[in-house]
Amino acid sequence: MKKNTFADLKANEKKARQDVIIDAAERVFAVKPFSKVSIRDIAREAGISHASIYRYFPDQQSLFVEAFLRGAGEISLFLADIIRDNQQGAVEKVSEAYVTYLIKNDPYFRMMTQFMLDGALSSKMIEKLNAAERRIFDQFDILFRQMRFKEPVRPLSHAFFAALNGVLITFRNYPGRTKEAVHQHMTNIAKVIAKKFQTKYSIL
Amino acid sequence: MKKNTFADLKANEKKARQDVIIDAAERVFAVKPFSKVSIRDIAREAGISHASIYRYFPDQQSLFVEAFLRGAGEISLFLADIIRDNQQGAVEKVSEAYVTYLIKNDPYFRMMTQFMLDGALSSKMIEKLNAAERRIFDQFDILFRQMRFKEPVRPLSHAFFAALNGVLITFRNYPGRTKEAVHQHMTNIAKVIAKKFQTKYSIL
DNA sequence: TGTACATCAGTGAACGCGCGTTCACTGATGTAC
DNA sequence: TGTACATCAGTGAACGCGCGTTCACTGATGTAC
Repeated sequence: MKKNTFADLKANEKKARQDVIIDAAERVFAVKPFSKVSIRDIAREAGISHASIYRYFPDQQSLFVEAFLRGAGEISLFLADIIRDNQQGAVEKVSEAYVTYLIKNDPYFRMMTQFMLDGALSSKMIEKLNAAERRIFDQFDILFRQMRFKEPVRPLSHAFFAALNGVLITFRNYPGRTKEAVHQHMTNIAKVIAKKFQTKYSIL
Repeated sequence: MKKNTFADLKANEKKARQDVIIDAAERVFAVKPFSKVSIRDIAREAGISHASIYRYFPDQQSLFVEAFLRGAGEISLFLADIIRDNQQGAVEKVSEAYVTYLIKNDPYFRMMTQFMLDGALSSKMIEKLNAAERRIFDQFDILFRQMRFKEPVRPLSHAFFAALNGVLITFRNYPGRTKEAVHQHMTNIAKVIAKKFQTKYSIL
């Protein structure tokens, strides 16, 4: 028993140090575009030697994926909160909250997009990322079920999620606008989409 | 006069050689993820020394942007064709065509997304990319005007374009599915979105 | 209590690589007189 | 027609850099007896 407890303690400490590294990674991702972030950057930010990183993560890709997964978990918690508080099923409010959250947490959004585009991910990593994505879909499912749509809810969640991500990607580099103006435009367009998703099918 | 003509000829030849390089770039982009494509790759594919590239493009970024712009032009021509042939304003058909086109021309889609995400583009490049984007919006504007929506048409085009791009990004790495299954899923979700865009606002 | 050993976090240096870009040069073609 | 010169596409070699990863080592801590 004692042996187990000691081993547990050590494992916890290891976990804590992993978290310190991920914290550092997060700060670096906040400041640099994804493709420019290096192991050396993260090590410097964490105050350790870059060789030490390899005590905690087998390679760069694993570290990046772990860092993202932590953020992805936060996204679905955040969505769960909003959707719980919005019993009346206001798609508009959820879409605005989602867009605003991902603008504020831009590093996570950039990471998510990079992983979506990356053709070189191992299937194990892809599966992990997809599990995180499914947790987000689940939240949107709850939202749409609240609205008592007759149509199946999962495709709606897929479409809604994809559409909002599209907004966040498409209007990132709007030339000659302030950050605030871009944010404003994104929420406007997200609102257009939300309104479309608030109506049930009506055969024209 | 003669002098001018000769100069013109030379300019045309230079343009033709630039095009050969862009052709080569296109082939490389078809095979490698964006971030892995190097000047050396493109030169090899074009059958010239990598130093020669710099006779035709001032730097890597300019070459990449030019390569993309050619493809972006093709996209809006393609859209124009479809929308002209679909006088009855079938959003669904246009959305399916768009998605299918970009799956088939995946390199362009990947380039577009990379440019959207890239934080290090010069404002001159961003302006060029945005001009291309506006030409696509213009086509969607025509589509939505055909449908005689009362609401302003440009925000719809923004939202529709963004939503479809979102679909193309979000479901790229669906684990354990064949290319065909992924394509199928994308068109299904695009259809969900199209249906939403086919209905006018209806206050619930 | 003391000693020999095992474990393991942490490290600086090095490896090997590929990259964007520049440079000095070659050789072909056209121009001036 | 011949000669000196200018232009410029094309090139191989080199520069300088940053990267992911590995290696051999140090030193602290815990364990066994």
